Amino acid sequence: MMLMAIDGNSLVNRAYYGVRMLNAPDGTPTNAIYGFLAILRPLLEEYRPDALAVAFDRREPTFRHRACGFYKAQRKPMPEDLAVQMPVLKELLDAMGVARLELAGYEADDILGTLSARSEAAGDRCLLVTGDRDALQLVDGQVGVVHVVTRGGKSDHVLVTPEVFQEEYGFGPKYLVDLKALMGDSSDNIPGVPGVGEKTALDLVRRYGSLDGVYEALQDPQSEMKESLRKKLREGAESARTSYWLATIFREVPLEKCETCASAAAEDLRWSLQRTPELLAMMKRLGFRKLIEQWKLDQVEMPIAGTASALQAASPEVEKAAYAQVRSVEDAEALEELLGRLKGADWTAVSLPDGDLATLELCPVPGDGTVYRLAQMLLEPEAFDAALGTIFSKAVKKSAHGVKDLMNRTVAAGLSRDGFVFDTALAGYLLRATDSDYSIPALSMRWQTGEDPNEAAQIAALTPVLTETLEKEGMTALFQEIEMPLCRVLSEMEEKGFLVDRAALSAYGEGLTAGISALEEEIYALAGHPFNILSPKQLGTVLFEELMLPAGKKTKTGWSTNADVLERLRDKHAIVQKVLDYRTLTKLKSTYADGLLRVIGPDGRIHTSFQMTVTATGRLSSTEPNLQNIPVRRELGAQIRTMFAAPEGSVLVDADYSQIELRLLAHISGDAAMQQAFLSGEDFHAVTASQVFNVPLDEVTHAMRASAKAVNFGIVYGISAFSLAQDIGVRPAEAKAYMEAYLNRFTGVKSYMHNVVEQARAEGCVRTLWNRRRDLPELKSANFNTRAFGERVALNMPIQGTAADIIKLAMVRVRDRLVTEGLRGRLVLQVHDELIVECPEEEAERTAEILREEMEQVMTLSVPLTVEAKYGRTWAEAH
DNA sequence: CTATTCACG
DNA sequence: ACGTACGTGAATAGT
Repeated sequence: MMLMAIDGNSLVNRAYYGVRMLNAPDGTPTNAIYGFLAILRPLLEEYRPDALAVAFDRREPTFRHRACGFYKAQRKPMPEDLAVQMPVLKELLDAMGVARLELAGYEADDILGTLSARSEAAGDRCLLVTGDRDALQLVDGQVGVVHVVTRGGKSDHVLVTPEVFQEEYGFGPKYLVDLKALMGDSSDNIPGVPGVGEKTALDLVRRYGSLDGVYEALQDPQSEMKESLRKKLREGAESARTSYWLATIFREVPLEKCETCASAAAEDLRWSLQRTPELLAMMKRLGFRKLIEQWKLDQVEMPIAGTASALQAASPEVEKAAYAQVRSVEDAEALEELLGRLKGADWTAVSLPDGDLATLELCPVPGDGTVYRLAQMLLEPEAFDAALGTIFSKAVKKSAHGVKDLMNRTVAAGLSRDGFVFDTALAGYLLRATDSDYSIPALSMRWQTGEDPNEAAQIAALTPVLTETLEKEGMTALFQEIEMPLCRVLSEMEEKGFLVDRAALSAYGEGLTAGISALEEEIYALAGHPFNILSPKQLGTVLFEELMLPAGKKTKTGWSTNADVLERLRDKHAIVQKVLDYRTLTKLKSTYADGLLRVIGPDGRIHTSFQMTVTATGRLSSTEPNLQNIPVRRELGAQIRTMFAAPEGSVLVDADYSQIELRLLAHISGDAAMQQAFLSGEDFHAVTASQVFNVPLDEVTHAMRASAKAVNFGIVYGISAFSLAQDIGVRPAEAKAYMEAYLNRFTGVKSYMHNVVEQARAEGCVRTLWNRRRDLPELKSANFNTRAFGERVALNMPIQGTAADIIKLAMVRVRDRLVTEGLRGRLVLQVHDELIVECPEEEAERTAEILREEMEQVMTLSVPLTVEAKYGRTWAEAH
C-alpha cells in the first residue's frame, strides 16, 4: 500500500507561476489548474500510488498565528486570477474522485505530516508531493518527498529519500528544522538567528548535530566558535527557539474533523482514474484537450476509435480541429510500414514526447499526416535499436524542435548527429529574435498552424511555414549556412567540455573563505555590530543612517550601494573599501569557486550549454554554468583562468578578434577616416584620441587614449554625453565636446547613426550584414525613454549582431577545417569574439594558423579583420 | 517571484 | 522636460 499525499497549495502555486497564460473557452483563467494536472500526471505514472489525497491550506489563522503574531504576518494575498481557480480545481479533484483534505487552523504541510505519520504507524509507504523544501523534514524510511522544482521554466521532480537528504545536507532530515531555526526563512517570516545565514547554519548543524547541540557548544568555552558568532547566537537564542517551533510540521492534525473528506484512513483514500462523463465534461469545459487525450478520458464514450474522431463526435466546438492520427508502432509489420514511409518522404518531423529516446514520434512529409509513435518498451530491443539507427542516419532528413539538444541525446545514445535539416525553434527565433517563448505551442499560435496537441504534427506543420517566411525575409542563407550547421558544432563543444583543475579551484575557494571571514570581522567592528553585508538594505542602513555617509543614487527600493556609489565613498570611511573587497571575494567564492566546483563532471570537465535562441542580437549565451563571464579584468579573479586547462600533452589555442565591433562600425558606416585608421595598422584608440583632441599621434597621452576608448565604446552603444561623462568622470559639457569633436572627425559615423535610425523607423526593424533581423517596436513608442532606447538598439544591433554572424560562421569553418585536415583539435568555448580550441601540443602551431585564417577570411570587409591567436597550457596563458 | 549586484564581451 | 550605454547569467536578499 502506498499513499501519495500532495500539498495542493504548494503545487498550485508552482503551476500558476510555471504556466504563463491559459484560458478556458469561456475566458476564465485555467493556467494553475492545467499546470497542477501537468505536474501530477507524470508523478502518477511514475510512482503509481494506491491511494491519493490532496491537502489545502485554509484562510483561517493557524495555531502558529495564534501563538506567534508575526508568523506569515505579511503574507501576500493570492493573486486574483489564481484565487478564482482554486474552487474550480477543487471541483475538478472531486470529479476525479480524489480525496481533498483541509482543516481550519492547520496548513497543508501539517496535514501531510499527519498522513505520513499515520502511514508509517500502519506500516504503509507514503510519498509527499510538494514544492516546499520544509516538507523534507518529514523524510524517513517509509516516507519519501517528491520535491517539485522548476528548472528552466519546466517542471521537474526529485525523489528525496533519507540518503539523498543526508548527501545534500550532511545531516539527517529531521534536523532540517534545526537548520531553519538558525537561518530563518524570510518567505515564512521565520526570523532564525539574526546575522546567521545559510552557510553558517549548515556548518553549525553539521558540526554540532542539532540546535540543542549548538547551544550546548556555546556554553563550552573550549568549542571553536568566533566571538562574533557566539554573540549572535546568544542574542538570537529566543528567536531560534521560536523559529524551531514555527518550522516544525505538526503531525497530529485531527483529520477526522475534516469536512471535505469522509475518512482519511489510507484504505478510504484508495484511488484510480475513473473515466466518468462528468469528468470528461468538466475537462472539456476547461478546454484541456491535451489532457483528455493523454488520460484517454473520452474512452468512456468511444472506447476503440481514434482520439480525433472521438473528440469530434463528442464535442462540437473542437470539430474544426482535425488532429493527426497517432499510430503506435508495436510490431515488425508496423515498423516496416514506418520505414517505408520514411524512405518515401522528403523529410520527417521528429519529436521526443517524453524528453528522451525511449519514445519517438515521427511525422513523414509528404504523407497522410499520420504520426508514428515508437516506444522502446513496445518493441524488440534489436528492432528498436535498428529503427533508431535508420531514423538518425544522414539519409533520413529530419526537422526537429531544438536540434542541438536532440543531437546531444542521439550522440549520447551512440547515434549520429546527421540528417537534421530544420529546427523550428531556431527558425522561430531568427524570425522574431526578441520573443521570449519559442515553445511549440507558442510558435503554432504565432504562425497559425492549428492546435494539434501532437508535437511532431506541429513540427510538420510549422516547418514549411517557417521555411517560406525565412526565404521571404532573405534569411535562408543565415539559417542554412550559419545557424543549422552551428547546431552540430555547439553540440560537439558541449559534449567535449572544458577541463578544470578541481584541486586548484578548491584550494582557491578555501583561500577566499579565509579572506571573507577576516573582512567580515573587520566590517562588523567598524559598524559596531554584525549585519548581513550582502543585503543592500542592511548595508544601506549601516552606511547612510548609522555612519551618516552621504547617500548617492537611489534605486526604486532604497539607496544604491553598488560599486560605483561605494567607490565615491571610499575615502570617507574605512568600512567602504572593506565592503567592496568583501563583495569581490564573496562573488568569486559563490559564483566561481563553489559554483564551478558544483558542475565539474565525473570526467573532470565542465560542460556548459550554449543557448542559440536567447539574445536579441544573435549572440550565443552560455548557461549552467555560464563560461562566458569567467573573470579576467582583475588579477584575483583572473587566477580562475589558470584552472581552465588542457590535459597533459595538449594545449589550449585561444584566438580573438581585435576590436571587431569598431571594425564593423567602420565598415558598415562607410566612414573613410575610420577605415583609414584601421588600414594604417596603428593603435586605433590612440588614433581616435589624436583625431578628437587634435594632437599628433605621438603626443597622445594615456588619459587621452582612455577617454577616446570610452568614446569609441560609447558610440557603438549609442551613448549620450551624460553617460559618457559618468563613465570617464568628466563634466557632461566636456563629454559633449568630445563627442562632437569625434563625430566631426568621423562624419560617416555621424550620418550612419542618423540613417540607421531613420531606416529602422521606416521598416520597423534593423538587420545585420547576414540579414539577421531584430524588430524595433520601441521606435514607435509614445514614451521618450522607450524611443531613445529603440534608437540606441538600432545603432548597436547591426554591429553586435554582425559580429555574432561572423564568429558563428567562423566556428563552422574552423570545425570543418580541423576535421577535414585530420587534426585532433576541437573547439571547447566561444566568448563572443574569442574561440578556444583544445589540441595536442604538436598540432598547436597548425591549429593556431587555421583559427587565424578561418576567422580572418570569413568575410571580406573594407577593413581587415585581425585575429590574435596564442596557445598555452591554461586559459590564462593562452589569452 | 523581483530587485540588486557584479562577472563577462 | 524627460533620464541617461548594448548584450548576457548567476547569486543573494527580500517580497
